[in-house]
Amino acid sequence: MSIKGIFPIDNWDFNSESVLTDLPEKDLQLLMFHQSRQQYKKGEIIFREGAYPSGIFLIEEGKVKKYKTDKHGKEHIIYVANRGELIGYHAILSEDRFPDSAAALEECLVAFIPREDFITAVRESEVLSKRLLKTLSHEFTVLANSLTLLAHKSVRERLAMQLVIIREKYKVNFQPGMPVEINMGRDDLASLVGTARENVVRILSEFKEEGILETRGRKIIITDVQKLIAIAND
Amino acid sequence: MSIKGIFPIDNWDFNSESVLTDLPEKDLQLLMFHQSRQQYKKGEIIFREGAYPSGIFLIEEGKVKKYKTDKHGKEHIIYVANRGELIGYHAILSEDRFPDSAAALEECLVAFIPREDFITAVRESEVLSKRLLKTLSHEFTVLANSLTLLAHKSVRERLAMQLVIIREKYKVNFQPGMPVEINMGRDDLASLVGTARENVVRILSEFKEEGILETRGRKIIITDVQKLIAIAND
DNA sequence: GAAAAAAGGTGATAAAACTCACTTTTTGGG
DNA sequence: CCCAAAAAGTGAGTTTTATCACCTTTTTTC
Repeated sequence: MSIKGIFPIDNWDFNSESVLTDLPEKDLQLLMFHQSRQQYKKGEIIFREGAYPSGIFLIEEGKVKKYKTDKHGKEHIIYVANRGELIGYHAILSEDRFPDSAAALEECLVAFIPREDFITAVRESEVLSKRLLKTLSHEFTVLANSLTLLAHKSVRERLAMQLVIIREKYKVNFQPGMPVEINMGRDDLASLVGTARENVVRILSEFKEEGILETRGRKIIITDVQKLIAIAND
Repeated sequence: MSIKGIFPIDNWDFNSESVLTDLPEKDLQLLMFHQSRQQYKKGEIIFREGAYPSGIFLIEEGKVKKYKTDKHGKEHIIYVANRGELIGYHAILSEDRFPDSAAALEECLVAFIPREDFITAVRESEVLSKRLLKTLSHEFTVLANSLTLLAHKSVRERLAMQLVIIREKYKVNFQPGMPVEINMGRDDLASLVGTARENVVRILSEFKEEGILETRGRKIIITDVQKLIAIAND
């Protein structure tokens, strides 16, 4: 049974770096032995920053935001994880508590893998541990990039960039050829970009003026990705 | 990297050990087999962003900045690595090019370990690969923290925080009891905080007014760490 | 140890971003 | 299908941050 077989949906998009892609059958079974599925409604919290991890989570359907909340309750989204991605494993590997929280951005189906099974799988499977090393290093790079982005780009440029990135993630929900709709609250978009909602809304209007995108209610349809990329790159 | 997860700066643990601490003798020998030492003068580049990695580096003496340079030549420091730390291994593990550059912040002694030796050591040594997984997860957490910091804190707060962090790193250069001198150019400090030199200088003067620190030329001596921590935490 | 170069420091001004108070539109449950 | 609640969107005023042009001090080099 391939990885595609054990999941509810068949047309998996694995161009993203899923840790589990092509994992040997026996390793996968080790990992999924005591797995249990759970449904999360939009906004529901999957795990909380600072909690001790009892296992890891595999997103089988939907999108999840990873975020941190500061003292004033303001939340900052670090990353949007998509279908096929594994989350919560940093805490287990670093033998520490969750560094961030995770919540469903939309209706989600998530598999829970107990701590012990994950640890066993990492110990037993050379492929998995090598894959994890690679993924972690890669994630690190991506995060380091965001860091410089935040530090040196204007809000306008950052929003442009995040729109491009987010659009890729929403592609998964649509047939090829169909226009991709980004369906994300302005507040979430703002905390992803690292600014206030008002700024996001304003710049979104500017982009609309400039013929870069259209909005249909909360939904955003990007019509000129190239222009956005140009803005993002200065 | 050396900072323990969760937010408030006063429970961060700065003295985490190197990846190599207590590594079994045979693993260490595997790693250090073809090692070669080199001296770097202040400002000299150890490796460049975008280059293909031919090995990794162990800092035996001195401090190294890891940074990225944007299109306009502006540089942003991601991390300051200290004596005992291993750098440049992300690129090898992610099988990609260097995501950032590294340069000596002061006179440095650095050991170069060839790519093949590192790969062999990771494959052969379970301790090393486990240690790397842990370190990487931890580094990820630290970086995620910086990200939220940049996103939600003012320049003043960010500078306060970085001063506290940097001070810890300069401790290794001084005897216990002796006042710790931060000996870092204002430009470097600015690109660590993510702002312009002028702002750093100005806020530094404010801090001096408020009795938080003293300057002796370029050197900064912090006299009231607690106050800085208070500012950093809002 | 003097001259040159590099780094540190200051003030004024412009631009970007944030905040608050408010209106309009969208959404989802009864 | 309607209504209340939530989310989106707008405008004005304030604060923060960036930039420029310049001077002063420190460091380096010969």
